[in-house]
Amino acid sequence: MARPKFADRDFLDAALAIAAERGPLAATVGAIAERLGAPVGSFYHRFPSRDVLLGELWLRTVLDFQQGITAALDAGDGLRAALHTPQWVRTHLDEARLLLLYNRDDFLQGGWPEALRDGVAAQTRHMESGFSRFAQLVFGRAGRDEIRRAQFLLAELPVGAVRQHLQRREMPPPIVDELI
Amino acid sequence: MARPKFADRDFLDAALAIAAERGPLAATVGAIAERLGAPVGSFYHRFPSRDVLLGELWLRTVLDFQQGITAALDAGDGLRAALHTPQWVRTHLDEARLLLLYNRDDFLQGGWPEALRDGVAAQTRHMESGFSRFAQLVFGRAGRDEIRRAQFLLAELPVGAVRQHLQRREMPPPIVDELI
DNA sequence: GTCGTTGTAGAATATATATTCTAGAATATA
DNA sequence: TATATTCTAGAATATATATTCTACAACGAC
Repeated sequence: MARPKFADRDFLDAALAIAAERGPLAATVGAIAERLGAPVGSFYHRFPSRDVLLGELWLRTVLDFQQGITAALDAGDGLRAALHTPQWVRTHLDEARLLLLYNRDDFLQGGWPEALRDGVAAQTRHMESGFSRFAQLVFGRAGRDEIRRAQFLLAELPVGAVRQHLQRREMPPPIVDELI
Repeated sequence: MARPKFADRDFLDAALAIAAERGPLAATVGAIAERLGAPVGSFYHRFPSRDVLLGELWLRTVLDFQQGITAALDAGDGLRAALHTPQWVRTHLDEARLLLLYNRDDFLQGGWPEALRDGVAAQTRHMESGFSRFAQLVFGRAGRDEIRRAQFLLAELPVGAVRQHLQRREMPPPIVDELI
């Protein structure tokens, strides 16, 4: 086989950098290839479509992000789970912009590629079971309202606190942790 | 003059409906005109560009939204200000999707049209002074941290609580108010 | 009624972008 | 070394979309 100059990962990284800088819309196939100094042919040699690339990028990112949260939940530490968001954001500014500033469904031109559907669904389920465990732990039961409450405390609230800083491309200041 | 069949407002409304349904990206000039049964020529007779239309739509929407919040703040009622978000969302689902699910800067292809810059800046300032007043009222002073705290309570937290429902195109349930 | 103005109407144009296609180079394996 | 395979390379193609242009219709002022 010919000597590979570009790996899948290179394209994903280039797309991430562009998306973080100028939004996912700017992550066109041309822009990604150019940033890498690669021809577009090489892009399509690795990814069947732009949507698949963006989808994989999103999945890879969300998995990394949520790993910390579920780890804290497994340890029964709700506060650490909630504070994971600002901390992860600080060390992953680009990824955080992608994940928290844009909607999953809206930077894909088409729908989700078939191949990634399962991964997304599994991811969603995983997170939900985490909330459920937390609700059981803190509220003593895991009915619909308790789960909703857990989700609010562990996910929505921290993300809300962090969003404006991401929009300004700044690192969330310490007060954010305090707010949470 | 010729009999006008379409008003500025018709185009704005059509764009809103499409953006709420399929995202701002789908609000193309062609789609807007088609939905209205208008020729694209009529569109450009009224708006110098698509960006201006979307910008005006955003401004009109944000002004309507924030009016309720600032009114409550003027009355010194912080809780009402915070609860305004879910309430407004319930009566303005389409507008809320546009406003709370997308970033100001990212559905405009270019930057903000010159003509709207001032409006946006004024809007931002207005909101900030509201937070400042609230901080003074509740925390006794309006330093940087207090203002940040006010912003968190009055804006970020309610929006966070409401977002997932908007993504699913559902009305926020009563528990959201309770969470807030 | 004629004329100028304001709109409608939609074809024409320009551009951006995803995707496909063709050619050729490098490498592993036989 | 011959050959199939895996890539690079970038031109060609198709399509979507914003914007401009030209033609015409309705209405008010004169």
